[in-house]
Amino acid sequence: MAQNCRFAFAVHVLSSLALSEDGAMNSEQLAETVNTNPVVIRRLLLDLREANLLITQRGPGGGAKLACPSSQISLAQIFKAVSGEFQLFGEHPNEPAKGCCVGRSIKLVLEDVAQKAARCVEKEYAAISLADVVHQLQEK
Amino acid sequence: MAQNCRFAFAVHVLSSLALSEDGAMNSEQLAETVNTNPVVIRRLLLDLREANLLITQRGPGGGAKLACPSSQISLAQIFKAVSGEFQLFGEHPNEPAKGCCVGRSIKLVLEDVAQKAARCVEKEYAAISLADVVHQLQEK
DNA sequence: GCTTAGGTAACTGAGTTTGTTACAAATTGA
DNA sequence: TCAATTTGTAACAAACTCAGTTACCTAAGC
Repeated sequence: MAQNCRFAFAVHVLSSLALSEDGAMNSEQLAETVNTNPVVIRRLLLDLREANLLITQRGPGGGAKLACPSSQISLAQIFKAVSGEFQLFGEHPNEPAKGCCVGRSIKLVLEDVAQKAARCVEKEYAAISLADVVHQLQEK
Repeated sequence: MAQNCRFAFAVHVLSSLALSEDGAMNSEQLAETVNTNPVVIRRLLLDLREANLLITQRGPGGGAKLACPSSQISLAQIFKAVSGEFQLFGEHPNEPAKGCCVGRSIKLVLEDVAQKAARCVEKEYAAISLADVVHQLQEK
């Protein structure tokens, strides 16, 4: 799995956009709230735009804003947009010994096991919307 | 989460032990079937022993063998033994801006979200035993 | 055409991970 | 007691990932 923080940053960015006054913020403002570099934010925005979660605008007064209401964006969509597929553990990197029956099939079985975890998490995250997150943020 | 392959190696090693004739194999034999270095295997064995999943024995004729029947070892136990807690994505590494309401609480909310995924995967993996894996290996 | 802001390439430094060598410690059996 | 075997462990190397950074190009608005 990804142990990078792109998902965390993405949720932060999208929440900020959802809560901003006119719905738009530029990469410098977003970088400030996340406490990172504007380029890191822009790289993230590209992936989120690719997934049709937000719209970017160049030039003066530009920036990013949500492409749809926060209730229509799920954490599963956000995760996939910035981290690719759900992946809980790293693959078996080596070619296991063909001789024994374990080496012959272990990769297939592990793939199966990985898919079970992925489906389970995806289902869980598909049920949580950005609006839910924003709501929790306002409560705390 | 862990994008390392320790879990994959661990399942491979434990399956090999479960299927071996007298139930015991040394680190060199295990390294051969996994196609890696004996020291990598030994480091893994230490964690698995720590979790009471297997027993190691030094000296001539030594090696490792399962501490209990494969039906009593779950993938959840194996995962925790070698990869620590279930963790799907990396934490927010920076201290977010305190000024805005997002920065103030985003970490708490994300922690909540991460726990939901962790519990969900743990439940899934607790239901799969090493015996199930071995059975699948023999079928394929 | 000047200014602003996103798009993008290239590089750095830190951290992680597997693999490797080397050796100490324990165990067995002669 | 001694020699052989095997785990335990430290130390290091090479590859990889990742966030951060600088610099510059491109597009849009005034």
